[in-house]
Amino acid sequence: MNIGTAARQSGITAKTIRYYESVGLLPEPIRAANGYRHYREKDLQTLRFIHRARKLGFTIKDIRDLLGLWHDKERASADVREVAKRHVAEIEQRLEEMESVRQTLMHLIHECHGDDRPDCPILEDLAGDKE
Amino acid sequence: MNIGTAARQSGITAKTIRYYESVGLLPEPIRAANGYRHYREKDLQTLRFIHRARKLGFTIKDIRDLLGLWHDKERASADVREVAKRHVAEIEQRLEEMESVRQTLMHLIHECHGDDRPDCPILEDLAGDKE
DNA sequence: TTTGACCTTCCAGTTAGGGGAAAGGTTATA
DNA sequence: TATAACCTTTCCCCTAACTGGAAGGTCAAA
Repeated sequence: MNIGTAARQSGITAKTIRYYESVGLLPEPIRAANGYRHYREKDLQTLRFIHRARKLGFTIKDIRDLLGLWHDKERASADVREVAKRHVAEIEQRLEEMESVRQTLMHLIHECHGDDRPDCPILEDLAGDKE
Repeated sequence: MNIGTAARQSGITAKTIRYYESVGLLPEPIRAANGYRHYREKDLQTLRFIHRARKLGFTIKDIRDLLGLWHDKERASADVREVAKRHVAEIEQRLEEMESVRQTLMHLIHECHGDDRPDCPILEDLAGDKE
């Protein structure tokens, strides 16, 4: 199977597959006589694994670890759990920060009458007029 | 006031101030005889404005617009409100996506016994064994 | 044979800066 | 006066995770 087919079957673009290979997330595939990359079913499984992990927001570095744990039959589920828990903790921190920003902005937007008069509490807040 | 002082007073590093200047967010400041950038109180106000806007997650491009509206005495508050509302909408979309990912991960982590046995539903889900 | 779809490599751009080099300016102290 | 300590300048490279595009080789069908 050529890279285009592997791309369609995995949901990752050909461009991105080459990128993953370049950063060492994927092993170098065997090549056909014409130089084309050749993929097998096993490679597709890896690509799908990566695709799912990316959709869950894991970084390339995390995925490198997860792939290692996946291929290691002696792996401990505790290790995987740690990677996932760390990731969730990061997500939760970002969620909190973003929620706080959202609150501030919602408040300012609510205060801003939003017509064609020039007064705008949003700008006033950014300018720090009150300090 | 030199760049280091301006940096301390505004909360933006000297490096970043130069960066903002390079991307046209800040005008080129006047220079002292020795070539050092020279900042005045007015510049500090702009720097503080930018600092606050960045903390609220506005992009450089957004801030460019906001600075323009801030300096335009004829500006309509509706324009500022639009920028803020668009930004909030983006934040809310990212919040939803991240919350959904968090739910999925929490579920998987909960299912994973997390001891030294190798079975791990997290990896099984990523591998897509059920499909 | 010629199109069109596919593949190859390489280079550059994206965000919002950070790190660090090499050089020069300023100030305090010995 | 010399030297240290600290400031500033420009310059280029690095980050994450790709995406876009250029220039060129390959293959199957009409």
